[in-house]
Amino acid sequence: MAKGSGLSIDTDRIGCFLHHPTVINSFPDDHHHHHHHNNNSNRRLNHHHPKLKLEPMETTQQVPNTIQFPVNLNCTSHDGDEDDEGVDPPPSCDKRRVIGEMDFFADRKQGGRNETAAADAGGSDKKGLDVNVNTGLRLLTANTSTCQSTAEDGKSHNSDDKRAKAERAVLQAELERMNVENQRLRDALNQVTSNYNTLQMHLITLTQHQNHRNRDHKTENNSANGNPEVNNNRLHGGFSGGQVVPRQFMDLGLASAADTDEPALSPSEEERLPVNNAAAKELCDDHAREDSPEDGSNKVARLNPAKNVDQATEATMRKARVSVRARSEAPMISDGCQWRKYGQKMAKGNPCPRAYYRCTMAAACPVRKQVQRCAEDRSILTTTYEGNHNHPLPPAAMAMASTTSSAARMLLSGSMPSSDGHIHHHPNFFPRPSLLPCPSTMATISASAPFPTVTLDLTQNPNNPLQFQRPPAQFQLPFPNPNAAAILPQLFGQAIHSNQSKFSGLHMSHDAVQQQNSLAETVNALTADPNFTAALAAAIGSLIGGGQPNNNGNNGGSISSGNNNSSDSK
DNA sequence: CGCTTTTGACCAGCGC
DNA sequence: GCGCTGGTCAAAAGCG
Repeated sequence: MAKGSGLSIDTDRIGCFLHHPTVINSFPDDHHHHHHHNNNSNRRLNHHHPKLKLEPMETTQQVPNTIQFPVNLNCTSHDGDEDDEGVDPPPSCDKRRVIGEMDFFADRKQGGRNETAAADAGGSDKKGLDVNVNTGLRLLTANTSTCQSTAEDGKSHNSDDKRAKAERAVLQAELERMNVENQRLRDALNQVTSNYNTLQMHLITLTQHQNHRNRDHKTENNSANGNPEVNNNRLHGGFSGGQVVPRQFMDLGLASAADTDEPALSPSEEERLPVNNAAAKELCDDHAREDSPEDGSNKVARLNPAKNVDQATEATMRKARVSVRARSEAPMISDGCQWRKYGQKMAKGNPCPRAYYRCTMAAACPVRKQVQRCAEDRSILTTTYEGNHNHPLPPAAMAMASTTSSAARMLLSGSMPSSDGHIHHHPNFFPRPSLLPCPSTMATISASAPFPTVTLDLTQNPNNPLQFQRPPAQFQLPFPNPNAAAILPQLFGQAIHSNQSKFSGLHMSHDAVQQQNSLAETVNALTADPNFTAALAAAIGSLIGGGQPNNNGNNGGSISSGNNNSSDSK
C-alpha cells in the first residue's frame, strides 16, 4: 500500500503540468508520504475518502483536549451555521448544547445514572436536534442533563459556561478555518480556470501556426495530390513530414495517449486525456505492481503492452530535457524530490561519472535525472531532468519542478526542431530575438544534442547574467520575450497554487511554511523579473549549496550521502 | 528487514 | 555488421 495509491498519481501529474482542477482533491497520496502532518484540507477529504483515517486529523486540531467528535461539528453547523454571530442561542440553549458534551465527561466521572433526562431533552425541536445529532452520545447527553439537575451549584454552572464558551470558540474557529479553506480552494479553481484559458489560447495559436506550416510543407511535398487531411491530425503529436511538432513535447514524452487520433477532442480534453489514461493505467497496474514493485518501478517506459504503438512513436520522438548547471559542492542539488540512483556511467569526454537517478516519490514516476560534474570546473554540477512528475510535489520540490517543466514547455512550445536539424523558434513566442531587451544569457537550447535540451546556466551571478559562458553550437533561447513573460507567470502561478492547495495541510512545519513563503517569493520574482533565467537562478540558488533546507524531512533532497563522489565507478 | 547504492551486464541507437 | 556510446537492468552489497 505504500507508494502508489492510485489517487495521487492522477493528481500528481496534473498538478505538475496540466493543473487540472481535479488536482485539488488529490491529497490522499501525499498523505502517505508526508504522514503525520495533516491539514485542514485533509479533513474535508476524509469525509469522502474511505481510506483516510480520521484520527490524525482530529487529533491535530488545535481544539483543546476536550471533545473532538465530528458529530458535534455538524451539529453546530446546523444550528448556527448561517450566522455565526447571530447564532447566539439563548443561554439555556447554548448551555444545554454544551452541557451535552460536558455531561459526556461528567457522566464518565459519575458513572452515569439517569436516563430519564434523556427523554426530556428529546422534546423540543432544537434541543431535539442536538440530541439527535449526538445520537452516539445519547446516553451521555442524558446523563449530562441529569448531572446538571443534580448539581445545581453555582460552581459547576460557571465552569460549564466557561467550557461552553470555549467550545463555541473552538467551533467558530473551526468554521472560520473551513471558510478560509473554501476560499482558498475557490481561488485555486479560479486560477486553474484562467490558466486553462491561457493554455488553450496558447494551443490554438500553436495549432494555427502548425496548420500554416503544414500547408506550406504540403505544397512543397505534395504539390501534385492535395490531401488536406494528411497532416492535420498530426497536430497533436508525432511526426509530420519529419517535423517534430510541439504538442508531443508538452508532456515531455508522456503524451503518448494524445498521439492517437482523436481529432474531436478539444485542446483541454486533449491535455487531460493522457493524464487520465495514464492515471487509469496506473490504477490498474498498481495492483500488479504491488506484488512486484520492482517491475513496476523499473520498467515504466515499457510497462503496458497497450502502449506499444505509442511507445514506438515515442521511441522515435525526442524527449525534451532541462539541464541545470549550478555550482554546488554537494554531490547533488537538493530539489526537494526523492531520488534513487539506478546507475552510474563514465561518459565520454568527462572524467567524472554520470549518475542516473529516478524519482521515487511515486511508484511509477517517470522523472529521471542525470547528475554530472563539469569536466572543466568540478565545482559545477550539471543536473539534467527528463519527464514530468506524476504525483504531487512537496513545496520544496515545486520550485525546481515547475522551473524545469516550464523551461521545457518554453522550449517545446516555442521551438520547433525541423527536418534540417535546427531549432526554429515559433514566431509567436520568440519574436525577433535580436531585438529583445535582454541578451538572454543563461538559457540555451542545444540543437546538436540528441534530445532537445534547454540548459539553464546558473553558474553566474543571477544579478549579472550578462556574461555567457560557452554558447558553442547552441541556440540561444531568448526567454525574456513578451509572450513568454505572459505565460510563465501562469505556469508558475498555477503550479504553485494548485500545489499549495494540495499541500496546505500536509506540511505545516515551520520549515515548510518558510519554504512556501520563499516559493511565493520565487514566483513573484519570476513573474516580475523580465529576465526569466536570472530569476530562475535566484530560485534555484536557494536550493543549492549549504541550505538543504528540507533535509530534515525525508523529502528533502535525498542526496546519497557520498556515493556520488565520482571517485570510482566503471 | 526493507530500502538504497554499487556495479557489471545487457540493450538499443548510431556512425562507420 | 561491428564497435562505440548512452541508458537501463538487476543481483549483490551496504546501511539504518
